[in-house]
Amino acid sequence: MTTSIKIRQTNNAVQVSGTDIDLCKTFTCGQCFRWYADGDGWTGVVRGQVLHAVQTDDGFILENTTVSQFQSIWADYFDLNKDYKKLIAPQRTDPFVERCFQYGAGIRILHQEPFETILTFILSANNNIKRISKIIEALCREFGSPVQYKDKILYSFPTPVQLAGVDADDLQPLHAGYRDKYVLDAVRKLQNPQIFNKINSAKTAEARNILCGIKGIGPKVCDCILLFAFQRYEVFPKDVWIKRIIHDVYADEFEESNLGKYAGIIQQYFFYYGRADKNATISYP
DNA sequence: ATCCAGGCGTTTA
DNA sequence: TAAACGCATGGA
Repeated sequence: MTTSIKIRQTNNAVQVSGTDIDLCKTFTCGQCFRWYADGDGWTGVVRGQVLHAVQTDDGFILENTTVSQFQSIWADYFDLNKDYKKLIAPQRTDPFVERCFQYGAGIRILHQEPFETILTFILSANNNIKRISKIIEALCREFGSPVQYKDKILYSFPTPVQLAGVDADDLQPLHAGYRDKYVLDAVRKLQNPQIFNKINSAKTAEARNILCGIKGIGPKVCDCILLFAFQRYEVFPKDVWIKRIIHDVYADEFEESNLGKYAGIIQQYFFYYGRADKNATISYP
């Protein structure tokens, strides 16, 4: 995938070819919560900018952007310069890994914004994906900035400054429940942008210490943040679905240390596969 | 009605 | 250090 990507400008859009990305899987696999099926494709707001993405046979069209912007931002956002098949090749000798890899072919780990990812995954704890999306949408509508695209008005994810003054009463309309106080603690501790630089330059263990100093961030939420916003592909977040797989498929004998530097990518294939049929009993091939 | 969701903080043993 | 428990909310 790495070398064969081609991009070209068409009006207010960029046509990308030579990538195996599957937009539907990528946007619905539980890593992000603000991309919506919309007409012929998907609409999202990223970095305060509305994007509309349409799947094609050998890639996708990204509307409302330019080639230079694509090269500087979106190629990295969609993680197009990695060959996942190659990166997890040693682990694909495991039949279950291979099965999940085949099933989730086309998933890419999005490189998301730190502040948004931190708040999002604080809100995700002991919650379900549909309701997480709902809460985040309310958060953006209440505190973000309106951005127009064609005939629609959408809302950017609020910045730390936009949330600086909020209190528990302000958050009540989100119906986030007991997570309100965690969000408030995170907002307060993330006012100084230096903390993002510190996490970025820290080793993963130290980055964990910093993030877990925020209320509402424990081991699992922390690992999602590290994987989805800080490009720590070696972490392997263990939520209820992953634990279920470790139990049902591997009989609780699972060597996480064998997953390699890109364990997080494998984790995402597992998650997508495990969640696909929520009532299915998963068994080892 | 009871259980569950991309778990965590606090208390108890 | 480990296990138990409560927690807001809404859909199944």
